[in-house]
Amino acid sequence: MGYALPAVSNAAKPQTAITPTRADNYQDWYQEVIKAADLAENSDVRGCMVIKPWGYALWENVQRVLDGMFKATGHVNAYFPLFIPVSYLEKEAAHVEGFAKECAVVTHHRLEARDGKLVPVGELEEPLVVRPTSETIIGASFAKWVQSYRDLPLLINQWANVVRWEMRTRLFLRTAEFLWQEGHTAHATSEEAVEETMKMLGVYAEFAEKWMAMPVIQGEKTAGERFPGAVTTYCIEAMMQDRKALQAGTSHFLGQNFAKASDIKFQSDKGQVEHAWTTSWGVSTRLIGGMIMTHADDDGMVCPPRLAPEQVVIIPVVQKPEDRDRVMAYCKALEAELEAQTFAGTPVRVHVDGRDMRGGDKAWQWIKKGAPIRLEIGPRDLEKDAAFMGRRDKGPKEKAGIGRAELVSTIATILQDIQDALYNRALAYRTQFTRTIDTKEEFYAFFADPPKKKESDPTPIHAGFVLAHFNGDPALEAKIKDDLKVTVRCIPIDKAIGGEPGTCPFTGQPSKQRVVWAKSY
RNA sequence: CGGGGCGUAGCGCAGUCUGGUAGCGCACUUGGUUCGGGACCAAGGAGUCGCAGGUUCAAAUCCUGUCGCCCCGACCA
Repeated sequence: MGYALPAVSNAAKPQTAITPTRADNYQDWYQEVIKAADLAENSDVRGCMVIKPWGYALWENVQRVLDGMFKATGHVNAYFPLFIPVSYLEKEAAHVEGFAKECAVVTHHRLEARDGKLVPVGELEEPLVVRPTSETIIGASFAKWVQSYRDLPLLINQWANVVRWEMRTRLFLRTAEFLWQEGHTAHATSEEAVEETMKMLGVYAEFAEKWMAMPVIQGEKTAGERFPGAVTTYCIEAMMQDRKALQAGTSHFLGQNFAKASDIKFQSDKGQVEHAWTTSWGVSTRLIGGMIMTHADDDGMVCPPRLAPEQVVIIPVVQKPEDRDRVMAYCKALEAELEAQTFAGTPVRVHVDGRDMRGGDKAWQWIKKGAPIRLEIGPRDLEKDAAFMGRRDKGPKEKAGIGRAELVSTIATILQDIQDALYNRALAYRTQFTRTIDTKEEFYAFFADPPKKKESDPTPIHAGFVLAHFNGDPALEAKIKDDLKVTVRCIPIDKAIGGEPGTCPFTGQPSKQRVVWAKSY
């Protein structure tokens, strides 16, 4: 990796592994972190990304932990088709409206060579849509599976890829194809379905905070932001380092809308035939984008220890060839000792980087990849039975010696300490840029962008979150979106955030509680 | 799809206005010197200048078209 300085260099500025920095150009910084950390790259297919091993390993850890949480709450996995008959999608009016514009459609089933080119032939009688989400195709199965109240609740999850033909894409945050999980459940009563919706929202919030070290606000979406076809949509919202909000997960109470569309009916214990009540909920590879924008810094990625593909990287420092074998042997032995330790329910993930390269280069590669702990071990450490440790939550030069015995016995504590430090830093950041505002003037002033000199200048860092009262009028929300590109991210569930009833600063009308306003991804 | 920016060696870029036959930094290879660490010296390999046409004795450079990427907007997990 090169460290060529930009054309306009600033001598006072410390050298960083990533250029531009977050402050210089946030969007470019984001792309550069992904590249420098080897997380993903753009593919030749427009809008689609290649997730590289380091990025995919993060996703695998997300999957493993979430899957465990889903199982623990009584869900089971299944798999449904990638292709959805167009007629299925047509069944729910709002759903059609929401997704029709971004569907990839399969119309043919064969290719023929003509003039050296392959052309599609064999037109399908009914076109198939590549799933943008699976409510309708899963609903068709549910309709067959459910006859009696004894068949309920039905608690299903699937891990899958989906396609949404987006106009504009960004690695991890919005790609034409992405990986996700979608939970789909059916219940006998509205209450039970609502309870499920909230339970899974809670699972997402817990995962985000405990595992990703990403503080989130749980809340309900306004009508304008609701999932197409849902009765209510709940979400977790996180603040990124450009202070924009990222919707990191959603949980929908679908009422009987999809049950009616897909004919999911059951006979109740009183002998009545009723439509079931359904929910759906999902998180996607967007979470990786959230992790990057929450924790990464001007030296690259910072992986939260609990999800890091490698939690400890051991870098043997060998100056003389004759030292090589014993240093490597020591590193291997330490690796085995550390791997015998447990952190967050799994053996500590340790990697010995024995590549024949300069130690400094190796160290910087792992800094850019965001490995939580680096251990640099040379002949002198062997004599002291110790290692030189660098923590990714601290500066690259802040390294300190630590005895082997202490290191091994406290490794889990250290990893958790880094995990906590990342969470606390992110929470402090969110707190610092969250304001409670009670007048329209202050609200508009807060969100006003400084003027750009040129069209091509980078977008300035945004203002942050505002907690303000709101009368709930969709037209008012639309007006504010128009004026400032600011929307209601959610109506927070937590009373400590939502506060007491008050007055809407835009209309003077009564407001039940404060809502979270921000610019968003 | 509209506005702006940009495609030149693996990466980052200069050269384009004012056509003259391609360069810099990092990375890579080799040799040497260093050695608790994003080293130094020397030599070297690597580019049909996004693609396709056109103008010209001559095109990275001018003209036309086209593809792709990034930013801003509309739309969205």
